[in-house]
Amino acid sequence: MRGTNRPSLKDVAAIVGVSTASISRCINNPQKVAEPTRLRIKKAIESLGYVPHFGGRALAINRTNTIGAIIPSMENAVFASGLQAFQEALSHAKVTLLVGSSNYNATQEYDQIRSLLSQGADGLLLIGKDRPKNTQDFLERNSVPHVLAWCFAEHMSSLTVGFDNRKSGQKITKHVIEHGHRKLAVIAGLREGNDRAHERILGIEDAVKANPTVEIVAIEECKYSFNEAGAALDRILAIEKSPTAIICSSDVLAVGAMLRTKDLGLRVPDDLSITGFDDINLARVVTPGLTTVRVPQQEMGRKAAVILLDLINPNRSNAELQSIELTTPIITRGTLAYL
Amino acid sequence: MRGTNRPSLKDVAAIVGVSTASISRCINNPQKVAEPTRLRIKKAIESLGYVPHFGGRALAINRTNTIGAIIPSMENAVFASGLQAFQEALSHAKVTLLVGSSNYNATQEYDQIRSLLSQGADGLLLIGKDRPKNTQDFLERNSVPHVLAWCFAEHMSSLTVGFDNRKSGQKITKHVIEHGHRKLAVIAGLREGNDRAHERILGIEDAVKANPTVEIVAIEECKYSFNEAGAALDRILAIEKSPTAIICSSDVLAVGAMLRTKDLGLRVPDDLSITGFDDINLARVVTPGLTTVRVPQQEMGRKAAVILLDLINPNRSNAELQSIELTTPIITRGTLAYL
DNA sequence: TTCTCGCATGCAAGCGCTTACATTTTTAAG
DNA sequence: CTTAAAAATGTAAGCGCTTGCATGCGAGAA
Repeated sequence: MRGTNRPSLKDVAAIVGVSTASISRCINNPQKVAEPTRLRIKKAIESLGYVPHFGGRALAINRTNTIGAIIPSMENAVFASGLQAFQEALSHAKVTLLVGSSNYNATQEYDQIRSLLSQGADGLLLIGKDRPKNTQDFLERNSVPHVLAWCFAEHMSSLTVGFDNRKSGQKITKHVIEHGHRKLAVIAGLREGNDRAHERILGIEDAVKANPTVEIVAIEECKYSFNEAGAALDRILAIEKSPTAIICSSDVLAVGAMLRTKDLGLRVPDDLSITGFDDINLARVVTPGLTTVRVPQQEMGRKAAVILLDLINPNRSNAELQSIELTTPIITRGTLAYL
Repeated sequence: MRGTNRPSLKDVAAIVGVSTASISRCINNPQKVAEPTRLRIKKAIESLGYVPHFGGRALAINRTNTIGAIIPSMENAVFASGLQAFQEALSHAKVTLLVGSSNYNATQEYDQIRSLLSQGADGLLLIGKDRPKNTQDFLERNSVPHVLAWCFAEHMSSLTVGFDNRKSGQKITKHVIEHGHRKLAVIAGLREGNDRAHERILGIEDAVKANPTVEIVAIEECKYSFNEAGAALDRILAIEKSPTAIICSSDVLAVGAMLRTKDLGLRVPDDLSITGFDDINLARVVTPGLTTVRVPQQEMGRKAAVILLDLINPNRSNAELQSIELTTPIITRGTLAYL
């Protein structure tokens, strides 16, 4: 909206022959304006193609009706679909989504937080719960309304909508162990600054420790790409004690590993079992289908939106908002063999 | 940024003991402020945790440094990755991305356009080139800076960054025909309000018409989901003249069809050839690998950002900006058989 | 020493909108 | 008819920031 001379309230007022206040009221509280005037105003607005100036309004009401989301990357379908659900929910409430991406990097996330906030975001959706002190401080000090998705924690200063990554990691591992596997390997995302990856591994270790006959023969971290995962698989296969199952902390990683096994002439799950995490489309499409953990992507997006909208609602009920814990069912397909 | 009492320029000025003008200058034109003052100001800003108020600034400079993108859906990886690239490019230029999604629906797109613009977007990224007259009019009348991606056209009032969907459709079809196929079927996205789907089919028809021995035995439209594509495949197989190849206007559709063939016990490509369009991760992962058309998703995102940034640059060179045509190579994998 | 010029800073006028309060008009009760 | 209350509209003061112009200062030139 940047024609050289966009119409302003004044212009509309001049045409209709009323004060700017009436126009404003007509836009924000139509019932406060008499029917006939309202009609004339509507017509004038229409004919001028008037659109309220965002800055002016934001300045006056100190609110932008805008919410920011900072996700690691839209490249990964799991976040893209969560974001899509989030956006749709916001859209119904007439609030607009600002997007930033952190590339799994805490500094970038901090920058994006500052940036989105300085763009006027009324609230923020963030992924995961661990962040550096300065980021944390910044959020608190400015009392930024925000919710954390993809994780769950009670008794935290922030609200969360998601699941317990550690428990989920433990659950899938237990599942693998129940299939008779004793030597496990792990391919995970880089743990640094990524609590989800970190906690999932912790969960895996929990399950292993609970069972003395089971051991983890290798943990390989790598970026979220097929090729990196393939390389991680190579490293794992290079060690003496071959695992019978590889637990991956993400479907992308799992599928990358599967692709590599194919190149190597290994059969999944006969020669090697592989499990994923996320349950994105890829998991369903690869052959055999990937046994994985379903992450409630869309549900998180939708629920996070609800909470956030409530949080920034100026006349919000004092109703105590609660963190929400969602479940992560195991989806059984074909990559996990009984030993 | 909505602490009950966020600091304003005035507060900073009070602490430093200079006028608000100097603070403003220090933020926007540091070289216009003497070194020592600048340092003191920086310190004060830091200690207060001051962040410029978005509305105030937007009102004063009549610009938001915000660009909107309206894509059909982030659910489809092809758009998600284009959007990711777009966002990154914008981020480098310190501009923020507003996101809306249209769900392949012209009315929703129009609403989102209005919405993003009223949120102050300085410019817009839109997908595809055909839209209803009212949308078109709206864009022109308000002279909204915008670029259209995922399509290409010269001599249009809008700039485009993308490829010629029709030519690409023709190209893959020619490729299929060269493999000896004579009876083709098509699974496409809903054409209504979707010029990409529409033009791809036109291209397919072009290629077929150029070769009298070839015919299209069926064209099925459906939504972009595996199941819908599977159902479309069923409909195609139900007719008498069985096609030997199915050309799909998107990878999602192609993979959905492949999944269904598997259920049906049909072998791809031995019993049936299938081609896709987009070249998203799915195409590489499915077995056999999907022969498809590569769409330069990220390149479009990046280049669209460059153009758009130029377009909204207040002191922009008069350099005539040009639409950009990108190529769409055919990626040969395993779903297209020689007959 | 005086005069200029340039640099650093301050002053103050908006930018377009909302809203508390004041004023006018309408409505309805007596 | 009056008159009070309610409804409709107007007035004007900001919201926080930017920026053209004015001012004050010190340095170098004459």
